[in-house]
Amino acid sequence: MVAKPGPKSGAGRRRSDETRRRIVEAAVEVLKREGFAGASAVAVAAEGRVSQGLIFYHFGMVPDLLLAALDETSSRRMEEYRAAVAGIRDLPGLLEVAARVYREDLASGHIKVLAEMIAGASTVPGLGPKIVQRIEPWVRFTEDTLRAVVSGTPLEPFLPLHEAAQGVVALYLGVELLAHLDGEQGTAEGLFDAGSRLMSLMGPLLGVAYRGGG
Amino acid sequence: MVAKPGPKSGAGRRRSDETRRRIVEAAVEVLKREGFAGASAVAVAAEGRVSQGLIFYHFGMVPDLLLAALDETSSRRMEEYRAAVAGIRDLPGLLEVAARVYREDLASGHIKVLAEMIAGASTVPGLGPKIVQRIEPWVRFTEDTLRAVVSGTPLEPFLPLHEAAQGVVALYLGVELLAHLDGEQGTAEGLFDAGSRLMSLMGPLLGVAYRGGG
DNA sequence: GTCTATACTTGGATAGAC
DNA sequence: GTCTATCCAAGTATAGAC
Repeated sequence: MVAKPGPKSGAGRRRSDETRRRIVEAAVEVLKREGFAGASAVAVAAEGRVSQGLIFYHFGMVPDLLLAALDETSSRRMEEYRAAVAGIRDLPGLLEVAARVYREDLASGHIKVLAEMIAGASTVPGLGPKIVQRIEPWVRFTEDTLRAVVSGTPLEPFLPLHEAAQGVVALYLGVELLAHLDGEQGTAEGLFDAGSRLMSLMGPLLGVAYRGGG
Repeated sequence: MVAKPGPKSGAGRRRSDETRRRIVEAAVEVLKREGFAGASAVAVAAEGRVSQGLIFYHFGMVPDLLLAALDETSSRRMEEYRAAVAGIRDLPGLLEVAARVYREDLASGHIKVLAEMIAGASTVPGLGPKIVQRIEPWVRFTEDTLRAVVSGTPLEPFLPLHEAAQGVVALYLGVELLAHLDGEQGTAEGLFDAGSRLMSLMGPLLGVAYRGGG
């Protein structure tokens, strides 16, 4: 927010905020559709039907706009995720929810935006750490969710939660990346299927660890 | 090879091949150092100390050069991987080797090249499927390796090998992507550590499944 | 705050000399 | 086969009018 220009109050402020919002929204759309490299000031301005100069007036430079776009989808998806896992207490249930939310992500394009930003980070000096900052909440969220799920099971004392969470996030990103390569989403579906089957097999092996595992 | 120009024999052919090799080598270097977006014809030509026009003479367009570069690292790394897992027959051993080879990958930059190409695929129409083609051998390799490791264990009839292999490859890519974001490689190390610990825990749980698990 | 116009830069790709 | 010179397109960023 440091460099954000604009009047501090009045009708101009409202107008400015609305424009800003439109630009961010347009940036999200373009990021999903055309990827990082396609998200130029020109393209975003066209998508949002605003003049190209406004982008630099409001955001200074394109990468900062794209970060704002990432923040926007991120916070929207985080809410969905929190709601989705709220009632979950066992691992098979979590996997089921994960598969469902993953499908929504594919549709909403949020992971695509994140993956594109990560990809683009290698081209813009200094962007990497800013992306890391924005991934950390997801690792924490995953860690909390895993903690809730394994607490009370024999697994609890042994599972390194933080590392497991990092692994899950990395896997999610990797799957998304691969899934978008040839446009088919069959790969991800297959992975979730396989995961579910493994879960129902390992539940018993772990000594009826999962409360919902029947 | 269809569009490859050049004389079919003689001294000119040798000269041409050498130039071609230099360009590919330079492309690999630039891909590792600057990423996909930084791998322009200009940058590669400078790195290889050849004229920029030669790149188009030999490869037609930049993406085709970059694919050749990917093929080059890929085949080099595949040999290393095959040698590394040749003697492995149990899961903990495999994980140990995986950690070691991953470190070499980080140093050699091969996964970085792959990750960059995947990232870049979203910007170049039609590139995606060509990358998929080049990932398939890695999934097959992983699948074969996993098969060798679980055969004879109680896990064998239940583990969906193909999906597991896809998951491993996706995880590898995701970890690489995240690791390169802020330059630290501590994350990956932590993951391998955690994996090893989990393995030594689960070996007994699975009924002394692993021959080397003591 | 927003728009139009424009300066400047980079990179893909080709032409023609050697 | 290789080099130099050049054209053209796309994109960032700024200036100045409204």
